[in-house]
Amino acid sequence: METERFDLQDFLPYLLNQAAEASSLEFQRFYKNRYGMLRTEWRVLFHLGLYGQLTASEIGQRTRVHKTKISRAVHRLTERRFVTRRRDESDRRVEHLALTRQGQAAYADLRAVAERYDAALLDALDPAEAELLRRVLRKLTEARPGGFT
Amino acid sequence: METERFDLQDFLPYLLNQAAEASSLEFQRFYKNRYGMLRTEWRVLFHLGLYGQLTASEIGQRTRVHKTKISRAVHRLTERRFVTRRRDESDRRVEHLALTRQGQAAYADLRAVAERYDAALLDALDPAEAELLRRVLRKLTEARPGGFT
DNA sequence: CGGAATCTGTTGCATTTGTAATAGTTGGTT
DNA sequence: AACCAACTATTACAAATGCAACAGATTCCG
Repeated sequence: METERFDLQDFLPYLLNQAAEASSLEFQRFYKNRYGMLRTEWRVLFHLGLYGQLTASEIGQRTRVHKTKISRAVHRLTERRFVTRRRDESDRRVEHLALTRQGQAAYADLRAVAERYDAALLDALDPAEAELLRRVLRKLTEARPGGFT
Repeated sequence: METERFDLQDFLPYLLNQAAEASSLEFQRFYKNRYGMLRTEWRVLFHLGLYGQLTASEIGQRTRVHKTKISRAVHRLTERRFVTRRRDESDRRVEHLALTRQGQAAYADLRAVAERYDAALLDALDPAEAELLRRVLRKLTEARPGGFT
């Protein structure tokens, strides 16, 4: 059926997706089971935990996640008292988001899990590989290949 | 807000997801715009194109995609005459799937795009990096880290 | 044989997502 | 001031997905 040398197993977007899904799956169980969170909610939680007060659109820029997904994630997180919203008085379109005490507790808990999980993943790699991997992944995240048609 | 050294930008599942999404996005436009396909449909098409006749569950195993997603993707692909189904006579639970002439044409077209797209992505990397990246991604796809709790 | 367990694949229903339209706010221009 | 383009965030509706239940076919074993 196949005459030439193309292989799906070498196609970078496919490989990346497979690795991403595999490596997300087990970690997902934690935020899902312990806190009933979805992926975007987990990301919002972590962004607020790491960077402190942010607006929805700032989170959207950093994560490259669509604003409607952010909006719904924030809605659910406030509903469950993980996040508070505070309207900006000088620009009333904007809301500043921050973690509640409960949100900080969930963040601390999940962050500890994330650190252990990351360490477990990296166990399969040697340190030089790991560093190169991170560098290359960042490069690919930035890169917008053009003119290949 | 942050006292320790954890960074989301170093967390492997996050990095992998960002890179995977970024690198899939532009390629997605092709199978979506030209053939109205979804991601799973594209994957099924490529598996059949590359490996010839397969059953739904074989595709599920190779892609690690859930059987209901495969089932619906196959349904749509047959509806649009990209794929044919043939019941196995010795085990009537099984259906053998294969590309129609039209399916093969779509496959050939998209495969050419994939090759060029892959090459464009790899342009950002040097060959040694690329080879290591593929190797590491395969390793991470296999690895099921346990006992990190 | 006969019944239970297992396998392939599909369907129904609730949940999640994508897309486009919308409300409300601000800043710029005349 | 009055308009209008740009911006933040939400909502509505259709589409896609996850999960559990299901139908049909086969195998296992008493």
